[in-house]
Amino acid sequence: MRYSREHKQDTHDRIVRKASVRLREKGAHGIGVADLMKEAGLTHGGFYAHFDSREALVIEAFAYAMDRSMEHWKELAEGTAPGKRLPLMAETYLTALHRDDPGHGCSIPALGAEIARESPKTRRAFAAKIDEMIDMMADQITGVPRKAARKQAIATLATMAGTLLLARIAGSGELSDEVLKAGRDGAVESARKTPAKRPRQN
Amino acid sequence: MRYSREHKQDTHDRIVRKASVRLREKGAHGIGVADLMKEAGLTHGGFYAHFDSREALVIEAFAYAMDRSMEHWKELAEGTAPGKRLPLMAETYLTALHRDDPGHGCSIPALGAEIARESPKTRRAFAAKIDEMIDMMADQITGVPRKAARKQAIATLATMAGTLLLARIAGSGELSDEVLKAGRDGAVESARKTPAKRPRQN
DNA sequence: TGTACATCAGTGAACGCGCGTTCACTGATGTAC
DNA sequence: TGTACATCAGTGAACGCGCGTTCACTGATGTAC
Repeated sequence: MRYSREHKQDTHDRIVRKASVRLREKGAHGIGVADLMKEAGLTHGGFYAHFDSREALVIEAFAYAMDRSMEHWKELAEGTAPGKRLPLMAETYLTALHRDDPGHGCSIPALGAEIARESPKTRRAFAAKIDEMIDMMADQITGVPRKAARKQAIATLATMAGTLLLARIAGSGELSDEVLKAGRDGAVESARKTPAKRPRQN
Repeated sequence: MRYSREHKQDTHDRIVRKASVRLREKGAHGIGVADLMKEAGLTHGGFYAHFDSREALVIEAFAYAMDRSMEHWKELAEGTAPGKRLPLMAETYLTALHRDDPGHGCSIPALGAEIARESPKTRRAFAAKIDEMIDMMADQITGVPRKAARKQAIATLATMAGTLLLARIAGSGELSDEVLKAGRDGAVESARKTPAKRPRQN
């Protein structure tokens, strides 16, 4: 072999890592194969030694980003009392920093809509990671049946992703800050909700 | 003039109407000028008699879609008691029908992420419509200071848009239905929330 | 240990294609007389 | 009322460009002897 045993894997990983940032920044169709390879310090011709197609990289890069997010959140949860984990997640998620740096942030508001329109294979890969993320969040909710924990996790995640999406559309001015703040309070509230508290009628 | 006085405006409107559907279905970059013109029964060459650029059509089509949504919601609100307006909006928004027909649905989950990455001009046009929509929703909340009404409107809208986004990523199976249901309950709850109810600490 | 060979990650030119945009032209209709 | 002309919405070929993908080639390094 031309290069040492792990060289190819290293290169592969570097492409995925760099691509995961740029794709979140520019969208699933917002940057080409040549530019993604340049990010990794390579030329475009070598791309197909690592991936079957551009779409295959998008799937890998997206999965990588979701795994990093979940890892990050698990660490955050470990150092926090069970009842405060979900609210803390919502608070650290809904910051101006996260809003203004999509490249290192959550893939759901950045790539969700585009991926939902991709091939079934791509969409399903995304869906599986969403399911994992819901599970991971539900794991942080104690003393509730699984079904109810997932329900609360979903509602909180939806508010988080929706708020970030709205805040990014709004830019980074007054309106955006208003959105971010309102969404954060809403998400924290949803995250704090004691389960089985609400009767169906009021 | 070759055609009757209102002919050009009619054609222009038809292009915008058809484009607003296809763009929501396929994404802001998912369909070309030639196909959009074909939708309106025309050939691509005539496009620039109506629009300065493709981007100009995207802006118009998006604004049109948002206006139709707001019109629809205002009508819905008129026939409903003030306290039930926002919850009803959330319920009619978060249906399998809406999830499975993005072409005739809300532009925020369908186009938001892409538009947030467009030129400042396009993003600002989108942001202005979001602001209008927040105002429209806040108008339905009575007996609360304006600021608080907008806050509740934003939190509810974020949950609505975020849920639809997640549900579309999830497809249309079991996971998607679970997401839709959890998000709907969360959004309705957020919409029902009596203002100034939550202390900052609990 | 040293040498010849095989491997294959990476290069860069080239491909086919679709896209946004331009432009010379057409021909139905409104308008001037 | 009838006729000649001007207008301009719409047509379709052509443009330049960027993209995903292919492919013949390179050359550094691992391996066989």
